[in-house]
Amino acid sequence: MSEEVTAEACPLVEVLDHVAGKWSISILVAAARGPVRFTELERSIEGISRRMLTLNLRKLERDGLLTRTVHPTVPPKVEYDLTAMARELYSSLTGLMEWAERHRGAITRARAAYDATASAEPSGQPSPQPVH
Amino acid sequence: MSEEVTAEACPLVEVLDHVAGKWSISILVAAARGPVRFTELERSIEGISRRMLTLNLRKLERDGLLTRTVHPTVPPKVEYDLTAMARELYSSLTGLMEWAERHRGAITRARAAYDATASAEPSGQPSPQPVH
DNA sequence: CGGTATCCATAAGGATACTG
DNA sequence: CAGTATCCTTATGGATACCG
Repeated sequence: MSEEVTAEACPLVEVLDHVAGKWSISILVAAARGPVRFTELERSIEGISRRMLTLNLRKLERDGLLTRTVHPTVPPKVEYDLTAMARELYSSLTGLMEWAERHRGAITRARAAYDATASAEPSGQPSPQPVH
Repeated sequence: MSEEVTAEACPLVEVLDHVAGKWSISILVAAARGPVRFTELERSIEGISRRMLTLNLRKLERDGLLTRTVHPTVPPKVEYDLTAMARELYSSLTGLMEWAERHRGAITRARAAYDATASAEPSGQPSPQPVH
């Protein structure tokens, strides 16, 4: 019975592996507006480095979530777009977004409460600095 | 217009941050069967180290996704369970699981195709060893 | 323009001995 | 039983120079 737990979680773990990492989702969202060029992505995803953008684009392309079209012009023009599969994924993610929005406040409060009791227990007074 | 992309992805990135990492989902799945003890979790999640289990349990508890109940007996007995919020999350994840199952084959094929062309391009013959 | 290559810092994760 | 502490290895990510 025990191993079934792992088995049950497996497809989920799989999908999250494709989509995990700091940037994949942002890239998917950014690329969802139709064909987008490399530099557009670089600009629209705040804080991403060129290296990470490239790495994640390749990963998503490899998983069949993104198409990469090279126009052999000079200067080169490369366009990325979501595949049908990725668009489906994107709409599944909507449920998650709704969950996040519904519970965002609750999570923040839960953390505050947790940090408060955690830092209050060891000493007499609760230490003012948040754990992290 | 560009910054809106980040804003749009943000709640999603947030939720995935809570749930990201190699183990969180497996823990959530394992803990979903009602109150579960530490050692049960350790056994049912194959490959997890004690350290990682503890770290992830604390993180999930802090986010308000898991309750931790200590029975002050000897030997100690600690039980973990999902909160209502986490159960909701869990059902939202169902959509993702379905997506993963529908497209699992397609993803595998996409990868194989990608790896094939990628290793075929540089040399004349496609190298037999898969990239990774 | 659209990347690669390189170097470096930090974080995540594993193994496992020890403890109340 | 349910952890914590410690040590170590690997993976992730950032900055940026360089190239076709």
